[in-house]
Amino acid sequence: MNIFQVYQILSNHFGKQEWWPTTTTNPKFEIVIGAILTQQTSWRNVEKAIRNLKSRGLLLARRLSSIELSELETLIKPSGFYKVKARRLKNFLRFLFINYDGDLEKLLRQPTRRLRQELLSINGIGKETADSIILYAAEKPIFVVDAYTFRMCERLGITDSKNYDTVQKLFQDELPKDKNLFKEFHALIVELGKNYCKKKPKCEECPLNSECEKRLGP
DNA sequence: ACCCAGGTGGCCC
DNA sequence: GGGCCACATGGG
Repeated sequence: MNIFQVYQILSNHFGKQEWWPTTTTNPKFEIVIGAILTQQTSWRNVEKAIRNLKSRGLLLARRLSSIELSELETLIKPSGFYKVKARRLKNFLRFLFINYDGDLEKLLRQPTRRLRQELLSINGIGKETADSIILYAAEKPIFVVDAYTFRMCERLGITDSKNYDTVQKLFQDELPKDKNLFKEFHALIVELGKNYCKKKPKCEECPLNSECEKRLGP
């Protein structure tokens, strides 16, 4: 099964996704915050947390870094894991102010290699979160791998590997290095995962059904 | 009463 | 490198 064909099928089925969804005039910062808050959490819950921050004008690095950890915990509570995530947000902000004078654009302008390395040095930002920030906020072509990507690859018979770098390289080697393609494809895989390629799969209605090697579910 | 969600780090081997 | 665990709210 050719990877680009998978993209075409998903794209035809689900249409344009227009990720990353943002609601404010400060989308890059909102993407970073959302990327951390959405770790292992439904976007619906993240939206509530972001609304809480937005309503207090806290979707700005300077403002968010100035509030107490305990207050931040309360505001992001709906997104779950709120104590660890509050620390993770603070870790990011501390890094941003110490190294880039609080200037997110400046951080995002760094070369991809360095940007990724620096993001990964922050406790609470792993590979998927770092790559989401690089792709959707810095808008540089890097492929984001998530749990749905592993599952889809396994079921399509593309690879059984659960190694992030291995799967990321596979996609980047097979696809044109196009940030807009990478943005859409990742969003489409999430949509596929939420609707069909779930833990309890709904293969009967899945757009990839005829291409799938492991049709497990109804 | 379960199961799941746009992961990560710590600890262990 | 991989396996297991804690972290937590809210929806199906």
